[in-house]
Amino acid sequence: MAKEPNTPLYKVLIDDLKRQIDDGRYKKGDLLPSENDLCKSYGTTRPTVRQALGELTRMGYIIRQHGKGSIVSEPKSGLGILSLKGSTAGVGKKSLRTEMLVKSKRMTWPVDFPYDLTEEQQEAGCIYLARLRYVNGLPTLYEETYITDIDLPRFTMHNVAKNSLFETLKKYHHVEIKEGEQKIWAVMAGNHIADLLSTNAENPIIHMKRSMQTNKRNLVIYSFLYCNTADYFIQDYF
Amino acid sequence: MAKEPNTPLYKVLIDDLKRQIDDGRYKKGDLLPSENDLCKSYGTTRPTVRQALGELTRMGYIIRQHGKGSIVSEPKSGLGILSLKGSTAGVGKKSLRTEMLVKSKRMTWPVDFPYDLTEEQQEAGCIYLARLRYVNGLPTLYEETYITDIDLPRFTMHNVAKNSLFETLKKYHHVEIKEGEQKIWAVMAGNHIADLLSTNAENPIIHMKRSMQTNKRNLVIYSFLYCNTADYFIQDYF
DNA sequence: AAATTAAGCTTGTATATACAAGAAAAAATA
DNA sequence: TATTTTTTCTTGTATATACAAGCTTAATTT
Repeated sequence: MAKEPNTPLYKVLIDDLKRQIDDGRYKKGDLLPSENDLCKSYGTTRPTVRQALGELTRMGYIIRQHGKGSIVSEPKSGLGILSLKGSTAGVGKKSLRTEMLVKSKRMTWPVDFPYDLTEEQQEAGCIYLARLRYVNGLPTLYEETYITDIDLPRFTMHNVAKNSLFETLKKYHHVEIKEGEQKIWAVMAGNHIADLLSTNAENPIIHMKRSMQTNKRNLVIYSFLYCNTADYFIQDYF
Repeated sequence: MAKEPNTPLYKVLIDDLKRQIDDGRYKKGDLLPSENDLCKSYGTTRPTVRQALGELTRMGYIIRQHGKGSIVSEPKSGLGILSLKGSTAGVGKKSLRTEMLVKSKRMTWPVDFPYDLTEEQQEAGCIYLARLRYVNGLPTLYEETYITDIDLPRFTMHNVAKNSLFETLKKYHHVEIKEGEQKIWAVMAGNHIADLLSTNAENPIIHMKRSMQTNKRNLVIYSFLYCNTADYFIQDYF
């Protein structure tokens, strides 16, 4: 597991606790160790521990209760794509298969790109990939992604299909999502999307446009997705 | 403006800065006063100021840049209902009109209510209201809300239509949203919803089910909404 | 035995401080 | 003048500490 050399302690704590929750070491309803206990374990002080617990709260991993402790919350179901950092913790993780329709390739930005691009972004070009996600064998989510081609050597080599895109970016390129914006519509599938998602053109489909800032300037990620919510739904915690 | 007597300083800061941004005192791209300046103005220290700025960042009001400052970010457009705390800052705020279809009334929970209720909630009953929101004259969003009827004396008296529901709850009942969950589908409007939103039954519509925990135990808010995204869309910052 | 009180845990808020690191402006150099 | 270096201002991370307030359990009292 390649790690940035000087990872802040509070981020180490976030990753550690998150992994233990994901792995089932802590289950729903369990109490995490108290803040003071965590201080001792990690040799730090409460403000640092609290910074980590605060972020885990925002991510929906725990709920904190004054006078009681940090309670591990509902394991995420649904597709979970609305929530930050693309933790595809949805539907049990095993029942989710991702197929790469367009392997990541370098190219120039499309002329009709719906977001404003800085000069630096224009010059850098982008990496494009298209994926189709199956939930329990049903093609449910089609996603096109554009990533500014800055500081991403040998990116196309890595297999983004297996791991989450965001995990790949974090692990191998130290790129992390900082903030973003998403727009949502309900649309009719149309012929192309209906074909991809094995449904009919008149079916209602969730359409989203997302842009995400990262810790690297000008490295912005855009994704356009179509989701068939006939059998599943999109879920999100805040 | 009724205020809880001992509002934490960092929340005062949040409200102050938020108001100044909403009022246009700080515009998009402007720099907020530096953390040290804010410390002096409010007679406090950086950790407290940073707690406030951190929450404003999460709310999408500012973007913080290492070495530069806190930049006031894009004013929210779209309907903004996906984001927490129902700040209906969407579409300019003036172009949004809310019509009360069912004035808030006390009742027992529906028998087919889709969420699990605790015994305390069952006993308490609920307050029900239904609203229709117009954006620039077009009926765009239909929302049904159920609130656990605990500690809300004279709630039905207040006019929830004008102010946001969440503002009313905060101002008069000291109820604040802590966390929540939302599920999203694309559905066909159907006759009933199509009638309310002045569209046809075959049109694709966003359907959401949301549950929100508050700072008061057992006081949970549920809302079910239908949104026509033909002319507008739902937006969300993270 | 039952109700009340107190003690001891927890998280919430806050102060005071220190150094690191990014960004921009000012000063020094070529 | 143009470039480089330095300085200064900014936010990021972290330690150490203090008291308030919510929750649970144990001790005390009735």
